[in-house]
Amino acid sequence: MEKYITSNLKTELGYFTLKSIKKKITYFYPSNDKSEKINNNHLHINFLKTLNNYFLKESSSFRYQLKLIGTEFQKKVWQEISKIKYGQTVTYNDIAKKVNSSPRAIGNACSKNKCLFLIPCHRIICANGSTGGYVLGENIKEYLIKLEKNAK
DNA sequence: TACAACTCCGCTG
DNA sequence: CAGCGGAGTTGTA
Repeated sequence: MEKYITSNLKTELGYFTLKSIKKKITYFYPSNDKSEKINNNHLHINFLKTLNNYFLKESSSFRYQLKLIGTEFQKKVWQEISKIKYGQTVTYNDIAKKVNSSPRAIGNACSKNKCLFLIPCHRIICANGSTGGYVLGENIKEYLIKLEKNAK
């Protein structure tokens, strides 16, 4: 049985659980646990540092190996999303065209993304310019987009 | 089958 | 032309 390493991190946006297995991050999602528990693990410590830098606009991307858990379709979509550069936004429709699917299905796959920030699904917006939905709420999504746009 | 983090199209004013 | 409503679409539980 493979062993997962878990931490509970305090961030700008609340507490998040980080899970990794064999140096690969597999999960990063909001947590109900309001206590900070950082696993004494190089990857986790490093990740937290990168995360803080991200909010301070001093880091533009997360370069970590991910272990994606999901259907083939979801992985395909997530990989496509990962290509979106820092500060860029793309529409659901754009992604849909790339994987020969429909925007509705893309939104579906995005909402199941459990690696927030690592897979930048906050950079995907509606074709009409509105933000669309987000796990943490539209306001957070907008916040992130602005954060990236204002960074230099 | 019903639902979802979408989009397009046609209708009203 | 803006705003609104509804149908079409594709993948999942």
